[in-house]
Amino acid sequence: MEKRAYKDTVFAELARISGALSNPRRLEIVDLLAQGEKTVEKIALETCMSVANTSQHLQVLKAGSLVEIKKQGNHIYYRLSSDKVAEIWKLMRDFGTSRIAEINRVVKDFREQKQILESVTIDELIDKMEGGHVVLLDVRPEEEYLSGHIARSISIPVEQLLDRMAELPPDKTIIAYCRGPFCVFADDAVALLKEHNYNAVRLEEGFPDWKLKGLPVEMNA
Amino acid sequence: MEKRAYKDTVFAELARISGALSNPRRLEIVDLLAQGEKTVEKIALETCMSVANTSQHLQVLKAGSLVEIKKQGNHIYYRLSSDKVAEIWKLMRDFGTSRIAEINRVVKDFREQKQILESVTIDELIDKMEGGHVVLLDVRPEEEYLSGHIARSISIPVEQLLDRMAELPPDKTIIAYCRGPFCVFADDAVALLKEHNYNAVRLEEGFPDWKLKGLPVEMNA
DNA sequence: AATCTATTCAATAAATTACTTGAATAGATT
DNA sequence: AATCTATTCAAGTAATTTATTGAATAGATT
Repeated sequence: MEKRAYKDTVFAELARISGALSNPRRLEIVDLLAQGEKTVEKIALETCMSVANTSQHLQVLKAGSLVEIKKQGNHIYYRLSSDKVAEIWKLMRDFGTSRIAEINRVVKDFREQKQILESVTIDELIDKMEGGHVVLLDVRPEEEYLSGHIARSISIPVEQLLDRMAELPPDKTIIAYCRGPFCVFADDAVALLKEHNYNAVRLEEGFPDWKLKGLPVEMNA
Repeated sequence: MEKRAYKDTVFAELARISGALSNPRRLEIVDLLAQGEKTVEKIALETCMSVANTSQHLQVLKAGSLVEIKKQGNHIYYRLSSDKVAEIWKLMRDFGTSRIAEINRVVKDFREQKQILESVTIDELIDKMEGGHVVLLDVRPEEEYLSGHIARSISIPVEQLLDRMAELPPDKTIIAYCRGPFCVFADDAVALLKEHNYNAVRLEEGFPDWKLKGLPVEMNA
């Protein structure tokens, strides 16, 4: 094989990976699967896509080796094929957040409309946790908490928060976290908590970011 | 703005980044620009593309904020907009190398045909360098060496190597490096050196990988 | 001012991609 | 064995992407 054909082959293969990530819907799927494995139907539901369309996108991700499957009972569970995928996604996400002004603008506007004016980063949080005056609240759906969560966090999915708010200590700062910077669960939770006079702040990043940093987590399987 | 529209906007913006990387030719351009800035014509030449086509690909990369330009004299120089881009590319490249068997197969076949049966990684090299019995040889084009190279490496572009081989000490191991794992300059150099009874090995990674690791480099502007 | 040069733009054709709809399949469950 | 269910496949359409060619532009250089 000569040089040009060699390079063409190698770069074409690599483009299968980036090609798999080149679509907004598939990025959203990757972001979602970073929380843990999910069935096709669940993914379709979360991303507001038809099941057939979701399935096709998943095939593309699988062809690019970004996801793999596990058959269980009547379902097929899709999951990221390695932490490297979450890492690539995070790097791209952070690059976009720092370089594409439009992304920051949209995020800022969206949060302002919910009166969410501040957030705390993981690095800032670690300092605050020393004092012991914060509670880490996981507001993702329960199955995601069960699949893996920040060590010593407690789980109240955002849609149950109103009913279960009494479980939270009123004298501590509540740090609500969810899937990541573009997930709105924590925004909604913080807005609700504030309405009820809690001192609440959202964590800027999500569980996958915490895990990628090698910080303490509790995982199930 | 409601939740779905918000997510659609954010992920669409982010897909501009991965979309820019989703094409084999553009990946090759990124790999090339990781060596340093280059004019459109140079990029076209190196990637065997027409200038017009190269220009269009560069527009896509620019729209995704992956590259930026500098006008100088009659030329426009393109460069990566940040080290983050090289980092994303490296992560994707490593993921592909570890996950896509076809890539490894093609690389292995190509090198075998040149009798290149071994290579040394950066981590392995660092151990070897302790003894002082190795020479680091940069076989990329001179302008890339000038733009930035591994500290204490010497420059002999591969196409001059036959003429200038006397500059190399015959009693030391020559570690030849180039642009990265898919670059063939180091393979060609090692093959040539071995023919002339040098003890030569290629570095698996390239200059950008060395630089990303924070290892000592000498940069020009 | 005229010319030259590097780069971009515009128009086109061919190929690929995304989504929809409805049917097919393969594995459980009854 | 028949049925049910989750997922994939297939066909079709509209939209997007890629590469080619040749013209346009903007900035140097003469």
